[in-house]
Amino acid sequence: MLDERKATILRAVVTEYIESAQPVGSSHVATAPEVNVSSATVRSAMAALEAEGYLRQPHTSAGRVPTEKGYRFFVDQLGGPGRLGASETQQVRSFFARAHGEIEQMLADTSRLLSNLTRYAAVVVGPPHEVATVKSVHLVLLAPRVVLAVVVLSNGAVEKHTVELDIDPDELSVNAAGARLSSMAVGRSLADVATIPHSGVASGGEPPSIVDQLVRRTLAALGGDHREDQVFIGGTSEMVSSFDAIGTVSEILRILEQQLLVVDLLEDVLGRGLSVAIGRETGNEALADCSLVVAPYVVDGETAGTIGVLGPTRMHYDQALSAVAVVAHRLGRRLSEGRDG
Amino acid sequence: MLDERKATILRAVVTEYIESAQPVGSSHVATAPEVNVSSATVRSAMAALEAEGYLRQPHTSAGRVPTEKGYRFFVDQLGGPGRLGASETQQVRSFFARAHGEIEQMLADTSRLLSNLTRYAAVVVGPPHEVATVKSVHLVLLAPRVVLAVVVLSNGAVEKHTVELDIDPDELSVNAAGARLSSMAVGRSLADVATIPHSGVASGGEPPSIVDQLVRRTLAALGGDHREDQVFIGGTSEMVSSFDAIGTVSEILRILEQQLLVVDLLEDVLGRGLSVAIGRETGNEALADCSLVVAPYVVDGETAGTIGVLGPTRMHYDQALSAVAVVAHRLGRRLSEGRDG
DNA sequence: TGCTGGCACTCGTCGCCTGCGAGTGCTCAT
DNA sequence: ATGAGCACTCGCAGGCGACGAGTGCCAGCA
Repeated sequence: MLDERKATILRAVVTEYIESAQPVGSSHVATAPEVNVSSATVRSAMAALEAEGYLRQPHTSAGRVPTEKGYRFFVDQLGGPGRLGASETQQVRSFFARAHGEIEQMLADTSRLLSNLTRYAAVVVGPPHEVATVKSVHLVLLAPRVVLAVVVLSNGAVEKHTVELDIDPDELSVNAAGARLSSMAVGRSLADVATIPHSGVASGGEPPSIVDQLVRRTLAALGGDHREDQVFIGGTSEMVSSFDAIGTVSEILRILEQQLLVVDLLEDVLGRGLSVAIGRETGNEALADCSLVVAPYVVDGETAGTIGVLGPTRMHYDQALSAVAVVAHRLGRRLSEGRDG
Repeated sequence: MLDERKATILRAVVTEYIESAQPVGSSHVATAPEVNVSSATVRSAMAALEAEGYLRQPHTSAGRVPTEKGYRFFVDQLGGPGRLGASETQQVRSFFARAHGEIEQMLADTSRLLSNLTRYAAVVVGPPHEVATVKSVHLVLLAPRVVLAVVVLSNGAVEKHTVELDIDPDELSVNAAGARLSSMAVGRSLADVATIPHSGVASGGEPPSIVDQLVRRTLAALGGDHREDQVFIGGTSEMVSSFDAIGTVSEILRILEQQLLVVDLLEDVLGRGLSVAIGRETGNEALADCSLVVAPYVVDGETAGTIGVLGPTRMHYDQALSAVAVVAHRLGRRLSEGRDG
């Protein structure tokens, strides 16, 4: 496709543009150490690259700027993620050494770490609750006719669902229903539990007792969506500085505020087998000026969640790739059962 | 302090500047219906207002712009919050009619509502856990040496704390410790529970048993901070459009990312008896171009939390004040025991 | 054949100037 | 005290020219 010289020149243009945010001219490229030809040669190569869609000129007599195709080539030929700098490695290491406590807190802190490392916005999607196994179920009578179902999962997450009833149960019924639910659910995954038919739980042909109703309603509540609040976004203030139009920033923030959309975005990119989505490749018109670097993390051999970094298309791809890769790796290790992360 | 004419003129300047974001000139003010004097008279009044610190001129031959003192006067003479528009009232009403489910979800949605109403960033601080009473305590053995303490509070909130141990407890000890903690904590407030001395819980002079250790460590964990994750911020993308410098936006976002700081900010403003903090009155240099409208909400007769709106100093104060007041009122009612909100 | 130096050309940016107009302060008549 | 009039200030938009960065093309050279 591209001969070695053109590739080198394209690389140089992209690198320089990422640094300077200014259109880069042929003479500037010619001074780069890895380019050993004159500016005239560079010019003709750049003209060819423009014809092939890798570069474009904001206007005549300006330098060239990479297109999405240009960035795509640059990222592809980058190969795997590079190594992280020493101080960054240290930062990650000490973070995971210090990390402790609740899983949500830790994921939130991870998003902060990732944004500190990259200076872009970071997204951390927590493990879906469906796959975790239930450790215990408790029912608590909160108010007349209102019961709170608290489910503790094996990964330390806690789900709760309010269950509203037609009748006012007594303590004993609540405890009995809790015990029954425990025996039904403990050890199984939430997804499994959700498949238990709500109607078939009556103990016999008798009219449904208070306990039956409690059990049924709780199961229905557990079957609801488990995706809420599983996204942690950090470092938006960092990313903002990469743009110059307020309108762009506002649109990007609007996207990030829709957490479900963000989850879908990451999973869609990952589903297409990409680890980097550039501009419109993200699948979202509002992110035309952004790139997204994503990676899954693996807990106990299973893909548990996704982390990612959102920055401008002129992003430091190598740094972002390494940071995301390293953090995903360490996070997965830290969340795996053997707490040796 | 200010005679009626000057007050009217100041009002007109502030109102107009809030609308247009442009320095406003004497002739423009003179055309306002509530001002019945010539532009020359307006000029002399404006000169006086500038001398007294209510207005300032960006440069000679430009119109006047309100100072913080000017906004302050404007807000003070506004009296109480006005009435909300019909469509906004409807929006609030239908929101609280629809609202249901977990308290966190509801507070998050409330912050979204408030930002939709005002087009500024909205902050909702949840009720502190310390004052809620404990409904139940459960201990769950998560992994060897790791126990999760789950506390259900009367307002439907659930706290969890991981407790790490030196030894590996068996099921029975965990249950026994859970029972003991329940009998100690249920019905009391979390603040109360935190005051129980950790050392004095041993049942006798014997060496501390596994159960003792569990109880002690759990109590210690419960005594930790309860402030995490109790802040919900929405609508940052809306607010961004009010500013024109990326740097300003970035600084404001940086503030909003520090959730504890935001809580302190709101409570500090409220503590000074204000419902509006203008520019530096917020106590934060980075918010010099912002104003903060806050209100507490009352649940069951007790001040439970705070909500607020953050926008530019040239904010639509009357709308923001009414929106915050109405939402605070409805939110408090909705969270009060009798679920008739 | 392919690279390079040279050259003419384009065109955006910057500095300068100028005219305009918005807005002011002051004064004087009412 | 008020308002009409007037001189003055000064930011801003528009026009102009110099500058220079960058380009494309061509001819000559390895």
